Amino acid sequence: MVKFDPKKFEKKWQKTWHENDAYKTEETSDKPSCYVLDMFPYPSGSSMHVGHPRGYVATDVYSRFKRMNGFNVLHPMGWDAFGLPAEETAIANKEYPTVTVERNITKFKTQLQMLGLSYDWSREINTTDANYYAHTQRIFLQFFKQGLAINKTMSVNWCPELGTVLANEDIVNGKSERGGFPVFQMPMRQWVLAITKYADRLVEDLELLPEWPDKVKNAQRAWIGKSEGHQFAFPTDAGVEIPVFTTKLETLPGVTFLAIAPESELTKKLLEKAQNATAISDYIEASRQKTELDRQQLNVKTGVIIEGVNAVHPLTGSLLPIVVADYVLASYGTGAVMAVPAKDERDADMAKVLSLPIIEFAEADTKVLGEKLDAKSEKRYKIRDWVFSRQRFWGEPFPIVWVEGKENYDVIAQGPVGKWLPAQPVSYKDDSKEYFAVPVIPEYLSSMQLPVVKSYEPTGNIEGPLAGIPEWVNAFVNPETGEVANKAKDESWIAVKRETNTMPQWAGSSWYWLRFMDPHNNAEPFSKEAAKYWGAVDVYAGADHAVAHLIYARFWHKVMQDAGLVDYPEPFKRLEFLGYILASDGTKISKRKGNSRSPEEVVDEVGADAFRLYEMFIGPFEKPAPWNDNDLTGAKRFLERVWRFAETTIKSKVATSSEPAVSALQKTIAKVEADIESFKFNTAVSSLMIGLNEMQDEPVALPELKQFLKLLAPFVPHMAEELWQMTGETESIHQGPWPKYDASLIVEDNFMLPVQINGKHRFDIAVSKTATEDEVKSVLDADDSAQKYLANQTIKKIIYVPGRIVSLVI
RNA sequence: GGCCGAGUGGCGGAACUGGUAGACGCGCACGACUCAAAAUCGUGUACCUUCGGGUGUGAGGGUUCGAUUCCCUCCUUGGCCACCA
Repeated sequence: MVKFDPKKFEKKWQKTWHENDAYKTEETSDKPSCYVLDMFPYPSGSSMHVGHPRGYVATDVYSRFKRMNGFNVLHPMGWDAFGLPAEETAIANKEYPTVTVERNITKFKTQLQMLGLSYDWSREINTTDANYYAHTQRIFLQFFKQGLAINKTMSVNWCPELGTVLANEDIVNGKSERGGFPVFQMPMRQWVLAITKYADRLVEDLELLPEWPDKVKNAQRAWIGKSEGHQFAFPTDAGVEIPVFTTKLETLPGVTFLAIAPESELTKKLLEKAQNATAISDYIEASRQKTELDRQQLNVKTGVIIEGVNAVHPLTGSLLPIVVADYVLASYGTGAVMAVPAKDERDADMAKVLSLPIIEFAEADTKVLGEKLDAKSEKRYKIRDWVFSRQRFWGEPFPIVWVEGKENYDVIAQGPVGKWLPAQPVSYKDDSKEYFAVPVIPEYLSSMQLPVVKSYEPTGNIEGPLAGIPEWVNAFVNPETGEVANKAKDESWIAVKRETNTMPQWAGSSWYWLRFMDPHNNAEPFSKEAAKYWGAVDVYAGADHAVAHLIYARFWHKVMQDAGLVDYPEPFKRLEFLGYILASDGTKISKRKGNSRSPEEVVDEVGADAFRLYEMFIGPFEKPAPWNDNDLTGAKRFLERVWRFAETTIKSKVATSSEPAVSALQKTIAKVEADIESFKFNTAVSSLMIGLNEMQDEPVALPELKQFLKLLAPFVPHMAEELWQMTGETESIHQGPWPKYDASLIVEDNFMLPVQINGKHRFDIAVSKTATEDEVKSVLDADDSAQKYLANQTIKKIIYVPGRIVSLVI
């Protein structure tokens, strides 16, 4: 007997698989395709803890299972390494971001490989690699060309601590998602992606995703927040009109005042006419100083009435006060609301604070009002256009340079750059000059690579750190060719300034699944053929990113679809969210608390296979589960039993397995394959244990043992391979095929039909699963325990479900 | 406040479209092996019991021959979103 010693064979098989390219995805294949994708990690911290591998092991089990079932499986891994997490770590370590990123990737990769995960490492990608982000820049050019990437001044979330603006999706509970810093509303000029133009499609196409959890679809609908209503304007006695948007036009008779956002342009206009301009200015300034958190969480409404200006009620002609109040959002609707305090709680709060009237009223007819007021039906969305620029160093540079003057822009437009220009030029005015955004076309993107700089820390101004580097900022464009260079090669070249903001972390992850399909393509982000062959990701597993990443990725996919790069509307067919592994005390694993062990330690103690098996057995995949060292030992103990069973079986040279053994095996096949398919790994493992329990004391021949090993292979690939070779096989067990389930081999011995009397289970009787009701009755008549209950009783009713139950009412 | 989800032994959890609640594992107890311990193997393990049986899936009610599963009310708890007019 050879002792079960995973250290002896786990490293060996990892090496062999690596040398044989065992998990390299076939480029062309007759097999059906299956794309199994993990949400790729950002290597910000220094290493993984014991909770991280859960998702990676699950997708590995699934991928191995699919490969054995004859699929050409794409199962890649890469690194989402641009953006705040990596940059903040680098700043904290006082080192260059590339150094941090490289070290963390190495560490992470070693830890993943230690687990025997079957990634095709030849497809590894890194979003900070110039070979990758050149394609992110190319895809941005598609947005630009289609008029979806625009540069505009709007009220945005400014985070002074991080020195950058943030998208709404980056704000959690009024603070920055990264670091939990305060965030302020400020009007600033920013790059914005027009996701609102896709809002309807993003809602409608959720119908195409039956394999997405409803809660994600609901969360996305809520985030997009489509509402339909009417827009019309209130006249004022100051000659300025105040446009409002309402979803309840019928409440117009109840309007007692108008409320406008402090940041709104309208407020500035009205300020000039106000008698209490100072008070209003003070209020605007006070609002500006408030953080998002304060605005949201202080439930006390504040506002100032504009004195000397009144709105006119369109139905009654009565004069309505106008209030500047920061409960009104500048960035939604018109930045002004008609307040109906009798119907709306927020308006009521405001009315009480300022002692404004609250009137009861009869609702009016929407249709009549709509015609009378010339109120147009409008759709509005909670989702904002995506603020896409960051005033940070560690991100993709925009493939954009700025040229001064329309004349110059027109000259450039004559050349090859012309076909990348949007119908509406992107421009801004600064003093008396006007600047135009000019794309750097794909052929010359190498001139837009992130430079190596002395200092990359955030500067806190809206130009970002790149603005301090003249060699980055100052450039020339050749209008004939579109080439961009730091020196003009002749007089025809036009001076330009490179864009100094960078893209957010979300950029690289908004299309990476497509790059995995064709990772070495230099000419384009990915080929149409590759995208067509693989199609949408079959299973996408990872943490719950219900709104941000999954909305951005769907948006980019649709834009790429419209650009003709992909020909299907949704990127991810099926989503599987992962529950976190908690520390043994039920709290979150945290490095600071030191309440968890390292994967290295666990692998060293019980081996990678036992670790994998334990993480699959720990509980339902989507639910959080606390780590338990005893249960880990249980997983190891099971593998030791499998090992002994296999050795005994090989030695025994039994010619034919017993009927119960064959039957047990068949049941296990059916259960394991159904459970893996539906990501119920915990019950799959449990059925493997049951299978072993039922087989280990029976005579088992080699073919049945080998089938059982195949069922184990996705979970414990090293041990399954080792035992497989011990049976005399020379090819890898992971090539399959998966055992074929044969229902006819299952024997149901001693089926006992449960008998219920008046709803209570009393005893069982031996009848066949297919017995007729009369047969059941005659068995009952002869059965002693039955007679105990039934003697001298009349059976009023009998319900018989063959193979299930018989229920008697007496 | 809104939208989801969850509450089952000492613990993690299982239970198909309503059909034997507690699979599987851990822990615990006893036994075998051992000088002894560990490891391993075997047996038992929801609770109460006068040994007939009774009670049990957060609480209370309902539908049903039958409810962890469906419906109503409530309690506890987790997640996500929260001034969007």
